[in-house]
Amino acid sequence: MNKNTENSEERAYRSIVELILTNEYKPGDFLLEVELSSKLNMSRTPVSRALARLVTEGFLERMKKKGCFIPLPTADDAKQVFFAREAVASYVASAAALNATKEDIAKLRNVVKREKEAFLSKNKGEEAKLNEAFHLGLAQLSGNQYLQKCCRNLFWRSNVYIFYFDSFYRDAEMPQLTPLQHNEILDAIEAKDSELASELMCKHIRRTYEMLIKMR
Amino acid sequence: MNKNTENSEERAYRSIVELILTNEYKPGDFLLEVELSSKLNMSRTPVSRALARLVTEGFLERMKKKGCFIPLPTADDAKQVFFAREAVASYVASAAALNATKEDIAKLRNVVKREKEAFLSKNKGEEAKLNEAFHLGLAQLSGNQYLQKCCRNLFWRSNVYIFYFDSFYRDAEMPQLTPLQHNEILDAIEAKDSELASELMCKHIRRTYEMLIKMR
DNA sequence: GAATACATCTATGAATGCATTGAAAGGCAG
DNA sequence: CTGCCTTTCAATGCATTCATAGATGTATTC
Repeated sequence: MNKNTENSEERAYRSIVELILTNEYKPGDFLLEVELSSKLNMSRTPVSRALARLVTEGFLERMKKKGCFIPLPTADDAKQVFFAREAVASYVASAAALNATKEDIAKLRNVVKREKEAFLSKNKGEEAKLNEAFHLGLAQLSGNQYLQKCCRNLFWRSNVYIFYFDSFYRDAEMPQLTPLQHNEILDAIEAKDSELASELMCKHIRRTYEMLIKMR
Repeated sequence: MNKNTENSEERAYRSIVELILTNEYKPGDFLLEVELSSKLNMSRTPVSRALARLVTEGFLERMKKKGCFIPLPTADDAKQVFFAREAVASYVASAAALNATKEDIAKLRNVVKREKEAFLSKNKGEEAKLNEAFHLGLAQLSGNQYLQKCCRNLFWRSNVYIFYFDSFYRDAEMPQLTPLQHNEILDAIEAKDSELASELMCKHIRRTYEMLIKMR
């Protein structure tokens, strides 16, 4: 039944994340084990384990006998998510400034370049992927697996908001600012100015947050 | 067989954490599903799920077909853990300074007072519990569930080191300093000085780390 | 007409058996 | 004696089955 070497739980996990990030399931929707297992052509077990993982990562919530669901965005939760992201990502940026090699930076420059292109061609799926690549790439450069893990969880969690406000987001000034800010952060990292990198990252995330709450 | 209300996975989870924090299993030891399930009088399923959770939380590591094990302390890993803790806990402290009520502070003062007593009576188990109560209590006061979760995971992970160096730790100057530093942090929080609270927390964690590496 | 007790339905929780797989030991050939 | 190959075993992965909890609807009684 399975076709490759990757185990079922991992495939279930990726598939579910994909289903959420592509907005096939929306905030408030229940992700039922039986439904997903038939959709993904596997038994309940790996699906159930993948869901459990997503819950402990804070990406989904669980109600006792109702199932797992994508949390409904609330003002307070958004504040918490973005505040936490600020905390972690600013440290990540500062650590990255100390560790990054020229090749690392070149790779991320390329990501940012493709972000600009994706923006111009209005390919928002690509844009989202590249944004993720930038932030998680930076997390990797921090050389700290714990910060990296936190960063990834918080990033995904915050993505719920990005998608929720997607219709607004499109027309806002943010998408064009994003690659510019990303490049500024890379400048600071290239100059090994960890203070500045940290500060710019903080501001970058705060701006995203402030844009979101203006839209409510 | 079960005593109800709390599900088996949760009991398995707590039991395993307890087994690790009480040093019944040591770094490098494998935690096997069958072994644990017979020890805890339950089937493999809840044990397996609890182990998976501990792995995603970074508390345990997993080798392909060997099992989950308590990661061996390394200098690099210790650095990562404590650096990440600094990042998160300093933000937590600063947030707590903004949110804490008089009752919250009074509760934590009491924890610190009992820490001093535990130190004087050389009750190191109690000391560890109270230290946890202080740090996780503060995390709760941050009002940020995401920071709280990160904080808890990192705290537990760092505890592996505290226990690993326990024999040294005992004779070091740290244990007597801990309650004093905790009180200083509470002073800053009481004064609603979030900058200072953040800085003191940062230093507090860094001092613990520096003491540990000196002992290697 | 309202409230309560009970049945039923749905979704997860848990246990068990079989499949898979990686590692290590032991045998065989060079 | 050594290196490779095969066999075996121990440990998890996955599926199936059975159990159970919570929610909802319904009927009966006051």
